[in-house]
Amino acid sequence: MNKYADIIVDISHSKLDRVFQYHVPGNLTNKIVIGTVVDIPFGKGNKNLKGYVIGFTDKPNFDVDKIKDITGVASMNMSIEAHLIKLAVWMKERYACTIISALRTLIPIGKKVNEKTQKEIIRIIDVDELESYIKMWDKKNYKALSRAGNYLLACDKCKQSAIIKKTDVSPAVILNLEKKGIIKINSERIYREPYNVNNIKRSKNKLPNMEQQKVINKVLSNLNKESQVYLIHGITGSGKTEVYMQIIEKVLEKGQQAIVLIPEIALTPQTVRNFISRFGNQVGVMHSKLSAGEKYDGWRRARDGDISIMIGPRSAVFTPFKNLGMIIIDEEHEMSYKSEVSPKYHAREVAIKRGEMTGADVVLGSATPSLESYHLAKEGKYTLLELKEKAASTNKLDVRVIDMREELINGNKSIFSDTLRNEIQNKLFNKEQIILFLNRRGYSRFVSCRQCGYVIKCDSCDIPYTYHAFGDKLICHYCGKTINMVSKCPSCNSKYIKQFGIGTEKVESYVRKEFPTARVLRMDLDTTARKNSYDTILGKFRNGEADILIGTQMVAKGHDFPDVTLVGVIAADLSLYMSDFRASERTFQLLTQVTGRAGRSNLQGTAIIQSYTPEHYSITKSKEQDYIGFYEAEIKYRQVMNYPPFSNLLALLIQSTNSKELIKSSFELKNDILLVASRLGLEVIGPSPANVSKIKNNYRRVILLRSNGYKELMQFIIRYMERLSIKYKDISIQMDINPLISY
DNA sequence: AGCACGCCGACT
DNA sequence: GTCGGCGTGCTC
Repeated sequence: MNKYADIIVDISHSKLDRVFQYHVPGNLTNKIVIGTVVDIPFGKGNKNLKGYVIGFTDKPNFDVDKIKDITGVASMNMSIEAHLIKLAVWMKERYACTIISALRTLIPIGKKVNEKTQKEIIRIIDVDELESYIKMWDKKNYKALSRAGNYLLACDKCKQSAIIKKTDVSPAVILNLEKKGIIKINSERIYREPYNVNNIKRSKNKLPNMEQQKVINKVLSNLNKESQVYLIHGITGSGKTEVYMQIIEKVLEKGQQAIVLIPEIALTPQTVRNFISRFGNQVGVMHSKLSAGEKYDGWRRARDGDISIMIGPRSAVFTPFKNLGMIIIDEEHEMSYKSEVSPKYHAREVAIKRGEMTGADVVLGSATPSLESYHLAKEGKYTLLELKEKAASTNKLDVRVIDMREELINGNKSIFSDTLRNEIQNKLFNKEQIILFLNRRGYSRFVSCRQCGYVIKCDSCDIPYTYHAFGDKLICHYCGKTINMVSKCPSCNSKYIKQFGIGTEKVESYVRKEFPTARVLRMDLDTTARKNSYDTILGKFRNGEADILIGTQMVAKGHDFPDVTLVGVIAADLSLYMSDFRASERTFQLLTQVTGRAGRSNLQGTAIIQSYTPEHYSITKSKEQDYIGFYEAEIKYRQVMNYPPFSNLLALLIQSTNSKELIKSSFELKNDILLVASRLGLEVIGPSPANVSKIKNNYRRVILLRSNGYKELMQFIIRYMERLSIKYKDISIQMDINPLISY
């Protein structure tokens, strides 16, 4: 009997994202299983392509005479577990991507192939020459060539896909241009530096305290049974890493493997070091800076059983272990677990799905769990485990909140409250270290009253208005509603109402002015742009080469600074009043994290939070270090406003270089969506200007779709989005399902 | 995505 | 008639 294979062809295009059937020649029947990557002839020219075997059949549903033979098994033996193929199919349904793009995310070699096919167009003749070409084409009425030529006048370099879409020419035109010697088609590949694992001393298990032991026992009691999801809510310093390691030790003893996800290697070198020192060469490290080849090596070592633990960022969730027993996601609330490129998957969702498929358990850990996870834990979908005690005996952190409105009344117009200024002076005198934190990232500027703290918000969205200097307007970035800027506070009539906007750079200049003898370092996107500058700054600070470290949220992450005894939050309100319904959650997480940096010393640690709205629950609850209290308040808000986890959102980011066209099209698009939205029970919000309404001459607007069910949202995408993006091909439309960032 | 086929306007 | 641009349709 003849055997045929269902194959997904390695071309990322929605038209080709379906099964093609090939004949399995007799000599290959034993070598090909589900998950094998094979070479196949494809198309008229029988082009040699890679294909992924996803199933078999005896009776193909295609004309048998037209079915071709599989050429052979792909040279780099990259077959994957069958369940990973199923995971790719699931990702297609969950994230509305092509199966092949999901498979490419799963298999490192796909990335290489992807880069190769990503063709770059470079104009190789000068402008004058091209202009004379265009003149000739216009005379001959060669419209497509002329359009492409004019596009190339403006930019001498672009992606092939971009020029085809923007100028609406066919690929034949591009080839023609190359034949004429006007352009060169390049495939750009970037190689990165390998990760350097230092010589790390081996360490042994620490004796867990009672609380840790309880958590460990609970997780271990269910090993090898049906997949479970645990949420460990453990305060900073409660020793979550030790718990993870002891769980994994038992998983390995059973002959199974484990995946450990961390937000970003660069931000958590300590965790990586801990794992390597405990498990030595059983650990593989994935890293975004690894080259395609190095990633492939790590991936293959996992598949071949050379390593048993993979530690890495979100993509490590796909590590092809044969007998996966455990997936751990540390700092599960972190945004970096969501991919910002298609497929825009969330590693937590993928991990739980993969657990379901393989029987592996999933452990989520955080001091400040995401609302989504804690909500599911409360509903009993996850098992909630708590670590409330500090593992090491450090002093209790003293958190103080300063009401900056009172400072103003008392005549202090500086960015430092008297309390913070005095504490800085104290610590400088005692030669202890200080971190000053200001989360000035993004462009959001809210308008608030310095007298009473009132923040002007949109009444239908409960989102603070964003100040737009152009026209002196206030615009709601959720629904697009626009009002005039006010000159007096609507609440207390004070004239001290204005937009808020200071950055770390400004803080640095104030610090240098007020504390001229202090040695200051600043760490933010501007000062860490250069390679290694991040490590350099951190190293200097840890070595005591500076007294004060000023920084954005990158100073807040899990660094251990044993000599820091004071953390000052310059303006807690900055992250609180961003145009994002998750602003309160972010603020609470950030404040908890950054104030925690003062709690690593043997000396008494102090954190000072300056705020114009100190009564806000994000701030009061983080002062009390009361996550549950925060959760209770925030979940009520989400329910009342019908935001996630009570609803699902689809963000449509629409972009164009022509702002008038963009506005017109975005309203037309909204009307088109409205025609079908009600049938699926979708609510349409916007269009409104994006948070950053213009990037690199691209104007950006956003339409939000809200649905109670996830299915309806997916149905909308599957049924209508392709048609809509064809109709609106002049503007770019990007989708993000349940986005974590606000566009 | 990428290839070939074939239509159709332009030009020898 | 022929040349060549350019849209269209198909890929197991």
